[in-house]
Amino acid sequence: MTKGGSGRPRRGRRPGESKTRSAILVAARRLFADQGYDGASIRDIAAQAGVDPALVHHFYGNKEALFTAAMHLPNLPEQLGAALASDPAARAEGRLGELLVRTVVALWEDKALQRTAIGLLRSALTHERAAAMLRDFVRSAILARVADAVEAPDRDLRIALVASQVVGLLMTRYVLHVEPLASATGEEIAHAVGPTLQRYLSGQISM
Amino acid sequence: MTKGGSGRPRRGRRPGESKTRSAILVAARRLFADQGYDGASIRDIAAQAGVDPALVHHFYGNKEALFTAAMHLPNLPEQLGAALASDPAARAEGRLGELLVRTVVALWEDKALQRTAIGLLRSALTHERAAAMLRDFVRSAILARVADAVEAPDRDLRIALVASQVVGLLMTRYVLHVEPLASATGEEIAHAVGPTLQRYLSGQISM
DNA sequence: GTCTATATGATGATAGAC
DNA sequence: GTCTATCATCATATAGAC
Repeated sequence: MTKGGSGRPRRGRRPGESKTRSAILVAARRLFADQGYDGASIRDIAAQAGVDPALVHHFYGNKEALFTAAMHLPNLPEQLGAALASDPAARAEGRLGELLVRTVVALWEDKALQRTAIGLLRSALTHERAAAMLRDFVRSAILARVADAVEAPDRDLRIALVASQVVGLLMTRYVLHVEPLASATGEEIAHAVGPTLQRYLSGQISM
Repeated sequence: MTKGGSGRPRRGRRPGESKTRSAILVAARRLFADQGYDGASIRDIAAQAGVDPALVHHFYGNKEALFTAAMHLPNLPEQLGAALASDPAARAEGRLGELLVRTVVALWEDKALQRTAIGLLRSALTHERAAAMLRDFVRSAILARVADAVEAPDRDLRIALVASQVVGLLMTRYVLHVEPLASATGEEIAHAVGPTLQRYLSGQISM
């Protein structure tokens, strides 16, 4: 007689295994987004996920690893790339800047993405590892996707300028909640800051 | 015979009174700037100032009050206003945006100002009181000084857009150290982002 | 004004029972 | 997989001696 006894066969994933794991990740994303790396305690995260604090350590080892796992965005660069590639004419017609804002604002509607990005932003200012992750994210997501659209001489400066406006927009709109930017529609924002990004990408910026 | 004994008269401030007070403030500015509100401990601040931690409480009561005292910029709005008023022709000639960036970058050379602003930025993301102070600062410093230069309909949106680019610039250049923005000269930055601010102030931004 | 001593509580992490 | 119990460390804050 096999282990388990009565007639019910033991197929599929055993209960409670991956459910708590992902519950912890969701809670971690929310709390890292709300309070930043230092402010979010493992105890709070566990309580939010409805599990024991020791389980968090059991699954992820330590807080750093949990943060890395929670903030990891496996396919965001791909999503951004796909969105940008969806309108190939924009690049030639000088609408790349506007398309870029529109994409950023649209991707932001995804709650998981939003929490991850805010968590990174919030933590980057006080946690060096988070800052490194944010820099890498900006590099891979923005730089790699639009780099071939800008000319070589001041390419890095142009990308950095784009990043400065995008980061500032995310900060003021989604973190500091500066009005009326916070409650503006995506369309309004696209019209307002699109031309800025366009100029940074292909306009006159140096002296 | 008066208290104090020998010939030396007891005039002026007694030693050790305001010296440690201001030493604490300087240390607090530096540590709040480097580590944010939560990361900077009173112990660290006291150690940096070379005084006993209990003295910090004795002088300022609690951490909140110390933060408020350290981050208080009594005359920054005045400085900003004076710098903007120094070139009255700029407003009429459409160079207000460039003058604004130039002023921000120039004021930033003041180390005390720089530390205060970074401290506010770094703390604003995890500390609600710091966020409120930053919003007030942005309001009084930027809004009040250039509000009369922009037309009424979307005045608040225009100011918020200016704030978004300025905050993003400070974040990427001075906190995240994104290159080549971090090592660019003030002149380069003025040329690059000046037109952006000018357009936000007086250009076409809505649909 | 300055410091020692301490109250009080939260944190990340670990060992080990079930 | 789950939880209890606990360690070591850090924090803010206070009381009170000198």
